Amino acid sequence: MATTRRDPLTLEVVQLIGSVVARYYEEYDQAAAEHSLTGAQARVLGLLSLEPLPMRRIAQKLKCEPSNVTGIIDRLEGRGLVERRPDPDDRRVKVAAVTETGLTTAGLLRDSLDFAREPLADLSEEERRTLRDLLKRMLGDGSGIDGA
Amino acid sequence: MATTRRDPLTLEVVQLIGSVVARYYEEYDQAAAEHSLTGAQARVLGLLSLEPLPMRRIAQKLKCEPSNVTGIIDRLEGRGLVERRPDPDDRRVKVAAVTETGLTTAGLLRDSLDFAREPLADLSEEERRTLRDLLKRMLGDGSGIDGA
DNA sequence: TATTGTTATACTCTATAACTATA
DNA sequence: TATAGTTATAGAGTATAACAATA
Repeated sequence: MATTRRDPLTLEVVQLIGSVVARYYEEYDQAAAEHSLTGAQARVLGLLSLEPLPMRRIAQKLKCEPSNVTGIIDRLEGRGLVERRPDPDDRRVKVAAVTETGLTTAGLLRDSLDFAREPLADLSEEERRTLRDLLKRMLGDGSGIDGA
Repeated sequence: MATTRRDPLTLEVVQLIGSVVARYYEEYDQAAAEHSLTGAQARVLGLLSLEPLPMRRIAQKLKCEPSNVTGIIDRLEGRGLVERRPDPDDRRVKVAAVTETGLTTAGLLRDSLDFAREPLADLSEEERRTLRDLLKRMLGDGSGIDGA
């Protein structure tokens, strides 16, 4: 394995992935900033635009402590992008959901990101298919990243 | 363009790249934490392990304000991993350089990261070559995204 | 006057621990 | 007793503005 890890080709791919990661983050934060959102706020808004979630679930998705979610939701709520709703089945639970404004903002954000990722358009369909398959293999059997 | 951006295959690739980015960051921060370093500290230590740099240059590499570098270097210096040296040619400049201990830590960190990226070993040499070429095309000539 | 690094300030994200209100 | 969310606290990264030393 060490042999495989250290060969020049592998190192080059690793470096390229590093570049992709750097650019992804840079553009993500820039897109968020254009809507006066931090990266974390944009991520949560994106999550909630798919479905409302209890505070606890948001923390799990973000892989952070639940106490942090309070502040992030506070700030999104303060700007009218998100609201807290009671859970009828368990009065301890608060469900965060995007407002109409929040949904619009999330859509704009997604568009900005799609635009930023446009470089993929330079690849032919077959190349994109190849890239997809290689990335899938690289990520393994999907034992879970975003973990649904 | 919009057609290319919106087709299911492209969206799938975009999502996969998102997963790669998420895993990369997760493992990077974890490797850093194993050496009691934050992500930013690990990044700076890695940079300085290649060559000493003036404070200003570090800020440029990190794409952050120079004032932030002061604190990061303070903390690395406080742990004996980095030291500030005067620049003989310009007495305003302070050059940050890794100590011997810092160099060792940077090496261990690099090894952890290589290990974390081992999934690449599942790909054949030809596949890695293909992946390299596709990533290169995706990243373009570095002139930017907007088709600049 | 311009530049380098720093300090001071404020905000956000982060983890930990203690608290509340439910269950 | 256990769980969901919050609060309190502290540390770190970030940007902005003002400052000292040097150019």
